Amino acid sequence: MFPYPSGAGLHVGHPRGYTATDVYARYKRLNGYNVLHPMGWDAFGLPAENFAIKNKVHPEKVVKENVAKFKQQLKNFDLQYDWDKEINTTDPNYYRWTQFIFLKLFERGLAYEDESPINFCPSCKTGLANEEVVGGSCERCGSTIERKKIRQWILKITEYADRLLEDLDGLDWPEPIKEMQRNWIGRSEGSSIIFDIKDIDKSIEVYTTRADTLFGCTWVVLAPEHQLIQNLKDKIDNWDEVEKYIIKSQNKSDLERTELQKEKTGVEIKGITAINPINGEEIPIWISDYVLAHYGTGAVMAVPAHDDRDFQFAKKFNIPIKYVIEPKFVGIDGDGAIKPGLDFMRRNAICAIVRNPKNDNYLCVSWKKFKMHGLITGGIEKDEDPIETAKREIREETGYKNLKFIKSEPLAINTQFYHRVKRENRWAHFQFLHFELENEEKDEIDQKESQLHDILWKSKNELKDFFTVFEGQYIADLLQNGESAFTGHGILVNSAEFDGLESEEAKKKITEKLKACGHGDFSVNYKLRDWVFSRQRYWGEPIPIVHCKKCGIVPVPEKDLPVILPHVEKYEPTGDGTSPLSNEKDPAILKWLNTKCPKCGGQAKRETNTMPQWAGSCWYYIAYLMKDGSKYEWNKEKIDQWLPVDLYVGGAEHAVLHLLYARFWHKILYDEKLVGSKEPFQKLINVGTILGVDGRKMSKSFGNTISPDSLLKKYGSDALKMYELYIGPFSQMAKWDQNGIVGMHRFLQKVEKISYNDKNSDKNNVIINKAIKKVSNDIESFNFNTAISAIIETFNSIHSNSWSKLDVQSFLTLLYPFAPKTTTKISSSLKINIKQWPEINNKYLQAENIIIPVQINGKIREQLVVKNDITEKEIRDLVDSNKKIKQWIPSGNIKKFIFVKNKIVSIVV
RNA sequence: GGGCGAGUGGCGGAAUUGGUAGACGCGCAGGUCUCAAAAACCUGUGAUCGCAAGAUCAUGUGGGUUCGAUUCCCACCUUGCCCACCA
Repeated sequence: MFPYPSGAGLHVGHPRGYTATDVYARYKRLNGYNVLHPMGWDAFGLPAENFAIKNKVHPEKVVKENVAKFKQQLKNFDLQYDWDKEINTTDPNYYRWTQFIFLKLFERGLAYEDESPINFCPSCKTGLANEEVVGGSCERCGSTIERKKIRQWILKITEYADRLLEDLDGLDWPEPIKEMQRNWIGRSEGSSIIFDIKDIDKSIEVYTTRADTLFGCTWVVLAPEHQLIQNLKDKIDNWDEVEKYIIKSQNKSDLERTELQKEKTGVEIKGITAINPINGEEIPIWISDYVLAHYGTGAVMAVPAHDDRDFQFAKKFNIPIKYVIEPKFVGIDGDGAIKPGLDFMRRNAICAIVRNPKNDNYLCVSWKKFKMHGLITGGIEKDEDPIETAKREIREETGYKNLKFIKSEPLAINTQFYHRVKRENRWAHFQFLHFELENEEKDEIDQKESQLHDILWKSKNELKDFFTVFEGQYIADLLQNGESAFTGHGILVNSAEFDGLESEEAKKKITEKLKACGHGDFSVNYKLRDWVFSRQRYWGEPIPIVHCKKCGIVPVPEKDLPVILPHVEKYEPTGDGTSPLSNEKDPAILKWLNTKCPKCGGQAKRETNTMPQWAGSCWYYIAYLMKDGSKYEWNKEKIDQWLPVDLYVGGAEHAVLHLLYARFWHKILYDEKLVGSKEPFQKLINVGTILGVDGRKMSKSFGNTISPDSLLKKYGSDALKMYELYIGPFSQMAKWDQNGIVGMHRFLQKVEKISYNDKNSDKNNVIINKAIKKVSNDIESFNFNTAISAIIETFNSIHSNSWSKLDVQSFLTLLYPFAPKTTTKISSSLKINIKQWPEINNKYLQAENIIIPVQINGKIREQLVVKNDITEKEIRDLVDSNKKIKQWIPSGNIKKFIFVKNKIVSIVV
């Protein structure tokens, strides 16, 4: 990922990723590949502009200086870049094509103007995309985001949601990044349900993923922004109250609306009621700002028993709670009968909980026919002793007989439950009897008769549903006295003909029924929102659009590109939602602003908003392939020859910003047949951030940045680069520790003194060939830290002996990608060529003699030096005659003799 | 609250599909060189006991599976990252 050239210059965290791709590129080149390893500058956007405003230097100049500084620093690292392909997003020759791609989006109807409330940063004075808002604050400056209605250009990224989601599967990316994109796109499958409004020819459409809970819906909530409220203004009895609430919530920032998570607010709309389409029940309509206008339909059905937010709302406003889902509680009673749900429980029921103290697991039985498992339950007659009954039933079902009674827990005395078959509320007297298994001795049981096929031990966690009932008591109790709703899936109750169905099935059946009567359908929703693409700032690509009084919005013809950003003296943001480029008092702007309509030739004005920082980086990987001298040319054949990018290295923080945007643009280019690939970056590897010595992210504001300049001077680029990679696993964060570089420096100094005199030795050949294999594999898999330690290890073991010329050549080649400067210097003085990556000679990969450890009862007692591929018989003889081993086998009796070829001998006595 | 990951010496971290835990580097200790120091080089370095050979204990805690577990299973503790009223 190309850098944003900031004024502070590089700190030691930056070169880690650059070094990694440099090592990889050099390695691949030595292996005969044609590698493009380019570098460029992402230079439009807020940081440069804010710096410019603060220091009163034009951003153009700022960028020029910063780029020069960055470039010099990178050159000091001796990175092998293809500098002739260097790009800069602020170069008009470059952004001509950024604008060109925007026109393609516009032609396809994927870019549109809109004026709706968007995220606005009061400090940066510009609108922002959803992706740029982190926890209600501006990603750049941390200011609290406001909602503001501004004229905006929007890109329809949602139209590509499904493709962006599906194509993730084929990418060789870190799974967490893919998962983050999936979550961000946030596809959810559910149902839309239409609630008619009583006596009025209007309806409310809600979106839900839990159609199975529809019978538990006791009111409907609209977002304050919902259109229907305005439309039904004169039917609403308490309009004043409603209007007041709408205004109040409009003034709340997103942060305020989300921060007050616990206290729900809302107003009941009096005068109108909704009708639940599944049962015709009349229910009230509320407005509340916990419902988001921009997700789903801006309205939800409230099911307090099975949704935490609705539950809190109901508690606050005393709305009745009706439960329709019960945990899937399967009990197996003494008759061998299995019944889902809670309704099987009798007036006097017992549930036996048998704990195995050895492993803290609980006894269950499974029922083959229904693929269910459960604790043992049963009914008791009036004069029966519950403990004895339970013991008897456990024994009959499982055979276990040695049970210690621990306690009886009448947790659910007179708990109400709904009897599904009889359709009535009932009271049951439950007793949970806790036993512990004293020993695992068993009686034989008749499998056929009991009809059980398996006895299981499950952990408490696996039996969560059961323990919900035991510990939180009944669901009815849970809802009445508890803190939260039951949001899990389960079995339907109180739901007419759908009673007894499982949640998933019920969702389907209920939606199908609604569909049949025109009150609902299956529906898909996304969290992803369209991309707010315009910025009310100066330092960005002008959007190539002209506003004509006669023709309206007219795109600038391709031949007139680029629309060059005018050089102006005053570029401070206005803060009122307009761009600094609309300031007609500046003659330079005025000259640029007024133009002719490309369509009718009449007077027209240019679009004054600019593109966001992400625009230039959305296609820059293509620009490297287009660059020829100072020009760019779209040569599809050449582009397709190289794309997709084989290896892309950068930080994980771009997971939902750059990496999503670039994929979106690439797909448009694919649809335009401008590129032949569906995805821009085939393989992605994340570079772990280098933290400051204080453990925080290196940043100018923390004052913990460390400049590489003095380290380069003291230790040289090779030592510093090697240390950057040696500090830890490449994708893992690492704390900077200055002292570590010394080790690399010492090593390289030792290498510099290398000399050869001897002939080849087999011993060295074995060492070298092992190293070639290890280092090759490690570079391919980006395990640079272990590659370097293998190189050091190789050096140490040969250096204590003697080097041959071939040894030195192979060794220097292995080291070359990491330390090009040092190895080049040595190789030229020793007259050795580093031209090609050494080939592995398999002959040397297997040593003649190997060391086999001998374990006795799991402990290593002896090590035998034996020839490779020794047979079990041969080694058995060696073991039998070994005195030391004999000492550990006083009885002379070997119970078990295990031999894993070329690995280990394990003896049990 | 949801999703994903991580816990190994004084420190950063190594350990193919379960098979000699602690590679490699830093640091530390002792030594060489030096009038001295720095740098450099050599040796040692998980803990406990022992003169030693060696033994015992050790990969967050507690269990389990196995001849054998850092690795697999279960529970718990600690910690990191991402998302978060998405219905």
